[in-house]
Amino acid sequence: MSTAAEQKEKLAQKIETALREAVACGELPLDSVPKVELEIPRDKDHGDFASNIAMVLAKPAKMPPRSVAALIVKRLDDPMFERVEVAGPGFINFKLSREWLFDLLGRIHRQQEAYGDNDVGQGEKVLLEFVSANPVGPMNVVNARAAAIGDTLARLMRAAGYDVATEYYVNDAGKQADIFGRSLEARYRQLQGEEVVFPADGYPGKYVQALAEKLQNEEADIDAMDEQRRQEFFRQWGTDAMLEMQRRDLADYGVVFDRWFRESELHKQGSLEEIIELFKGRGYMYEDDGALWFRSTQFGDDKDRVIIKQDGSYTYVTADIAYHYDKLKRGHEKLIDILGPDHHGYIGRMKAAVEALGYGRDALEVMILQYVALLRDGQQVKMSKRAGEFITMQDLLDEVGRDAARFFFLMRSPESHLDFDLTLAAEQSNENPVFYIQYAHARICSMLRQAHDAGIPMPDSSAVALDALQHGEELDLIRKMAEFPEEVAAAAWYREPHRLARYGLDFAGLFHSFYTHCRVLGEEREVQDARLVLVGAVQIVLRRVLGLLGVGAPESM
RNA sequence: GCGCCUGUAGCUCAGGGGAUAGAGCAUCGGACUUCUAAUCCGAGUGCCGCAGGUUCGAUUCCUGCCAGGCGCGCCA
Repeated sequence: MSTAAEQKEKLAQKIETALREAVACGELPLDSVPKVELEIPRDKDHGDFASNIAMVLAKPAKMPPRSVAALIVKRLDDPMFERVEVAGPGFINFKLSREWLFDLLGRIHRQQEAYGDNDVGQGEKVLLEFVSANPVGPMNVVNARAAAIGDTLARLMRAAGYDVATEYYVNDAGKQADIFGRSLEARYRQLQGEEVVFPADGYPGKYVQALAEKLQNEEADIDAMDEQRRQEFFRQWGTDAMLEMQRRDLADYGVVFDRWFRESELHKQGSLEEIIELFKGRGYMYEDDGALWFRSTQFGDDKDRVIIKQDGSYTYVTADIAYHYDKLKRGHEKLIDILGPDHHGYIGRMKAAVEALGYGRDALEVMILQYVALLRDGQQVKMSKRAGEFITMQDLLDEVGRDAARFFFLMRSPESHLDFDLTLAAEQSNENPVFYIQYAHARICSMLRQAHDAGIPMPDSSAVALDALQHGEELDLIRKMAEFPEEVAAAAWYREPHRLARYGLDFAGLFHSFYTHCRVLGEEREVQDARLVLVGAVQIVLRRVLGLLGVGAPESM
C-alpha cells in the first residue's frame, strides 16, 4: 500500500507510459513526452486527482484536448481507481477506489503518530535560526510570531525527513549590550542612594529597574571592581538574567531551542579575526576612510560593508559572518534565518558573505516575517520603545493564552502583515478557531472513553469489514487523511506552516460534520466497528496535527 | 530615489496557469429526550487595486502604474 503522494507519483508515471505507447502506435504525433503533473482538485466532484496533460499536449499534437485525453484513458486500467474520466475542457479525473481508502485506515492505525512522516527532506542538514532577540529587553510580538512559525517549521521539517537543528543567536557582545549594562548599573546605583544620571541612550523600561532590585539581593562585591571589570559585570549579569527570562518565556510557549549561541563566544574564539584573515587572503577586503571594508558588491550586495570601524571595533556584520561561517563549518548544508521585516536589507549582505566564504548563495535562505499590528477595541495599540511602553510576548500570552496565540500566528502566511485583535482573541476565545480543532479531538476522546467503559474495545482494523463505511462524510474524512503526508511535505518544502493550520481546520470540519450525521456507539455491530476504526484514525491524525502546531490536544473541554 | 511585503466578500484572511474564486467572523433562518450544540444544516455578497504583455487558457506569471506597511547606519 502507499500514501496518496506515492500513489500520485505512480499514476504520473503510468500516464507517461500511456503517452509513449500512444506515440509509438502513431496515434499521437509528438516528438517528446513531457513530465506529467497531477493536482488534487478543489472540487471533489472532479475526483481525487486530476491531470491537465491533454490540454498541454493539444497544441503540439495538433489534436483536440479531449481526444488526447481519450487516448490516455483507454490505456489506463488500474484497480486503484474506481473511475477515470475525461471532463471539462480536457481534464482527466481519477477517483480512488473505496478499497484503497479503506486500506489507508489500517495503515494509519499501524503507523500511529508516525503517519504523515515523509522523505522530501532527504536528510538535508538544516540549521533553523529564529527569534534571536537581543538580550537587552523583553521579547515583542514579532518575536512571538517568529517563535511560533520557526518552532512549527522545525517540527514539520523533522517530520518531512530533514535533519533539523534550531538555534537562538544571542547578541551579548555589541553596543546595545553595553548600553544595557550601563542602564542597569545606573539603576543599581540609584537604588544604593547615589546621585547618578541615567544614560541618555539607556533603556528606560521598568524591567531594568526590576533587575537592579533583584541584583541588590545578590552577593556581588561590585564596589571592589575596577571600572572595566564592573562594566563587564553589569553587562554579563544583565544579559544572563534577560536570557534566562527569554528561555523560560519561550519554554512556556512550547518553544525549546537545541542551542543558544552567544556572540561573545565568537569573540573569545577569535572567529572574527579568522574570517577577516580569510577574506583578506582572498582579496575581498580593502581599507578606506580609516575603516576595513568587505567588498560585498562583488557578490551582488548593494554596497560594501564595514568590517572594522574607524575606532577599531567590529560591526555586527562581522560577527554575523563569523556566526554563519561557524554554522556552515559545523556541517549544516542549509541555513534558514527567520527575521523581522526591518532586516530585509540584511539578505544581500549575508548571501554575499556566504558566497565569499566559499558556499553557494542558496546555502542561506532568509524568511522575512512582516509586522504584527495589535488592536484593542478596534483601535491600534500604539507602542513606544523609547517610553518603555510596549506589549511584550509575555503580555500577549497572558492575555490570549498559549494555544490561541500560537495558532493565530500559524494561521497566517508568514509574509502577511497581520492584525492581531487582542480583544477578540481574549474575549471571544470560545470562537477562536484553535478550539474548533481541539474540540474535535476532545469529542473523539470522550466517545472512545465511553466505548471503553462499555467494554467495547478498539477493533483491529484488519479484522473489520470496512465497507460498512458508505456515507460521503466517512469517505471524505478518509480522503482528507490520505492527503496528510503530502500536506506535511508541502508545508515543510515551501516553508509554509500555515498550510498545516488550514489543513487542521478543514479536517476538523469534516469530522464535526461526520459526527453530526453518523452515529458511532449503539449502531449495529458492523457499522459501529467500522466507524470506531475510522474515528480512531481521525484521532491519530488530529493529534499529529496539533502536535506539529505545538498546540495542546485536550481529552475533554 | 532604491529595496522588501501587501492589495481577493462588510471585516480578518486563504487560494492559485485551468473546470461555477473559498473559509471564518458578522447578518438571517433552521437542528439538542440519543456518542460534548465550543457543533451541524441552509441563505448572499466579489471590475481577485488599475493598465498592458506572455499563453490554448491569467485572479494566479512578467512589466508599468496607483494605494498602504516597513526598511535603506562605521546600530543590531
